[in-house]
Amino acid sequence: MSQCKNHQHCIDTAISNALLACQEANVRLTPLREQLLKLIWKSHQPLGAYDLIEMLAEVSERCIAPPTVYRTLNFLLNVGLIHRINSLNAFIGCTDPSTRHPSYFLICTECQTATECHNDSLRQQVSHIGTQTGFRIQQQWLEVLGLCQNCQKL
Amino acid sequence: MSQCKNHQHCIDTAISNALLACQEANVRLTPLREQLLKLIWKSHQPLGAYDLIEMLAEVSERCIAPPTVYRTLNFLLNVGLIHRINSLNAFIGCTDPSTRHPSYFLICTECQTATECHNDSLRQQVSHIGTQTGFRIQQQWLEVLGLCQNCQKL
DNA sequence: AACATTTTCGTTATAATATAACACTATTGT
DNA sequence: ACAATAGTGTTATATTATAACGAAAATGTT
Repeated sequence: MSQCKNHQHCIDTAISNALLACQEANVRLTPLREQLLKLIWKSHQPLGAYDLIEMLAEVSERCIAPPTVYRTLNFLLNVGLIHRINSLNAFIGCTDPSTRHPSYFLICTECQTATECHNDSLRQQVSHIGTQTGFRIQQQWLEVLGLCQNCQKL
Repeated sequence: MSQCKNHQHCIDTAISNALLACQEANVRLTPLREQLLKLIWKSHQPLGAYDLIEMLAEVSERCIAPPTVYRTLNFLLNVGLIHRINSLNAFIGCTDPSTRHPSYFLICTECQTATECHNDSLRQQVSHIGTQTGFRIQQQWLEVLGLCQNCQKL
């Protein structure tokens, strides 16, 4: 995101949130999981699993194979610490892991910034559709592609 | 879909819509494209590209390689005759190719039925978010996973 | 009709994404 | 100290998708 140049702050907040969430869920934030989450927040953009594998290799000198990374990503997904952006096959940090919520993103095709969208009216609207049609919602993603305000000017 | 057992009707409507749409867009509905669209409507469920390759092989005795199928799928996507369901890496026929619209689906995890959702309030809500945040929307997907009315009873 | 242009399709090879299966290690609970 | 569980490492492979290039078909022009 354009505002937060100092990603260290993002990382710190994310880890602190993660510690809480893991305690809450009674699961462990192991070194590997923490490291992956840090990398995800350091870039602060949607990252593919193989991007993360490369980044892990650079940081930790050890080569971590796909299954390990996917396992860890799935862990972070399950705890709600990250979201998956299906249209990009990519992963990004969740800005509010304290509450379970659907994954709504505005994704800029120019600068790749993905902004999470916490919008209650939208959530209610979708929920309403579920009620109307008798559909029991388990999971949902909204992915909106386009140009962010900044990139429209260029 | 549970209602339409006679998929022949779905197929006929789809092809008739497709002919119109292609005329409108001044592009060609070649035999291959038509055949693929028919297969998509015959199953009437989300299908992976490789499912379609298998189905083509059964129907036409000739083996059609991935690039050809992906090209054809991309053609159908561009004309708006099918949608892509990102969370499933799958493709499904569009129920209303006459107007360009976002791709909203309710997808049953039990029976795999994907119901396209033409909901103006939802569309407006998303559009509103775009306006509010100065985001120029180019494309959007909503994918809602859960249990359809029928499968909840089982 | 003959030709050039464009579009569509075929083909080989390969890239990118993801998982199965099994062994080993670390942690936790008793 | 031991058994049980959770987490990680490793090899191999499955699944999804595209690059690059050439052949064939359709279209437009003289």
